[in-house]
Amino acid sequence: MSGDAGSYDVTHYERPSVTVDVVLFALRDQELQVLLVRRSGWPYQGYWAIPGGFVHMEESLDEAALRELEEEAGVSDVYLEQLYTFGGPDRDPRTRVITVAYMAVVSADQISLRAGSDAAEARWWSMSALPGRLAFDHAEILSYALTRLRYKLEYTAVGFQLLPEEFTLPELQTAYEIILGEKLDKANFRKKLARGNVVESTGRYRETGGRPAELYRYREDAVAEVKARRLFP
Amino acid sequence: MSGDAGSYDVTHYERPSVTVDVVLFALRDQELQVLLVRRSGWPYQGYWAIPGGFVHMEESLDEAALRELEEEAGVSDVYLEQLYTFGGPDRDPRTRVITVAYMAVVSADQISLRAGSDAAEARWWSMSALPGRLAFDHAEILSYALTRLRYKLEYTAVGFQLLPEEFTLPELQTAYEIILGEKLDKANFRKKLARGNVVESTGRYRETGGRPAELYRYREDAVAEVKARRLFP
DNA sequence: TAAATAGTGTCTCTTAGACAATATTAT
DNA sequence: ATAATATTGTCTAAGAGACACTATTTA
Repeated sequence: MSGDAGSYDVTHYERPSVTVDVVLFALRDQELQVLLVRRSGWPYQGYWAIPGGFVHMEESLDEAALRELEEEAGVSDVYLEQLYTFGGPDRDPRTRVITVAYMAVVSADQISLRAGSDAAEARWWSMSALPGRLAFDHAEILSYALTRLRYKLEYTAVGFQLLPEEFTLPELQTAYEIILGEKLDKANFRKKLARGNVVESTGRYRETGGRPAELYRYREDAVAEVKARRLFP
Repeated sequence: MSGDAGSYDVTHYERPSVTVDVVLFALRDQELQVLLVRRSGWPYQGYWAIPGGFVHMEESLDEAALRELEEEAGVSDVYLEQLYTFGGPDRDPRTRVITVAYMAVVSADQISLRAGSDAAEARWWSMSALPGRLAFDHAEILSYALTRLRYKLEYTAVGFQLLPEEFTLPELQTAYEIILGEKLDKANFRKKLARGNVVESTGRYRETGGRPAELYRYREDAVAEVKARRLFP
């Protein structure tokens, strides 16, 4: 017992397995997409699942999640956040498996398409056209992740992670609209950004067919605040 | 691998231990207090710790947390919420221990003072006068729990859990002030409550020395929304 | 000039916060 | 009446949302 009287020999108890599962989001083809892998063996053979794997004995949970991202999706340097731990006794028919769910967010240009050294089949799915049934309780995890992403979008800078380093404000707004699933008002969107003081102009412009759009980057110290509460006050 | 190709025999891997640790908050003596237990053995012998224990193989994480609460504090029927999972490889010198941290909130009248059938010494500590050093990474967990409690207070009905079933609005306001550590404006506090539509009058009054205060209870369907976002819109 | 896209101004309504006023009890 | 406490009203400033306007480019 971690916080208990402590007269136990911790090696005596039967132990569950612990995994991390990582919901990886990206904006692709003007959609919010998620990376899933196809299971080749029992249970849920042929079903699509959130990528994940065992936590090794010498690594932290965050390290395990980053390692899985690297192995299965070939991505590094991502925004990563622990979501929730799912541990129902029957969620995996093989044995007791407790999984720590993570959410990761990348921009499309960070994705290296070698889909992972594991031979497992992996592909991106649009959040609006997912497979009918996912393996294990992964539909629940995915739903939880989407809720969290939308929520975070409102008061942190996580949205910037979905775009390349430089972006125009219309691009950023479109990204927000895709994730939130609703249209936003240009003027109000910009007012909010200005108040939060999270982006700065690069001085360059992108040609668009009409009036060129100014290119922005997010401010360095705003990045540090990504995890802080109420970035937009 | 929970979501992986699945050709692994999950019994082959060395497994960490999994515990739940439960931060139990209550309002006592006009203070926010937390229940801690004193460790009797190595490691951190004599140090105070957040109550917790192993997750059994046949119970869910929530069930494990509720069982610990019952065993170590004699409380049941509490507000319980999973916080975060701490899993650094060296957080326990005995072996790899991953702990799922929970927060629980009770009203003082729910506490049965038989402090737990475990012989371990347990007592309440004021959050403003904690022991200098806690066992393991429990100071971090406690700090995380306090942050979450304050945050939740602003947009859910978790505050009601700290009071008996019937309460006056000045009592409720005082509870909020104690937890947030700041004075609130009477009128604005009541406006917020009214907008949220979370309390209803019982028609009875409590004598106070001045004008009697009306007794309220929280509305049943508001209880169901405790976990929903933005109870106060 | 027209079309397309980017960017700004402004009005209204809601809300948060500060503060003042009124109400009801006991002594 | 006075003290103590509860409860309500109001003013102001800030913010959210809706909508219209202006600006700069290409064809």
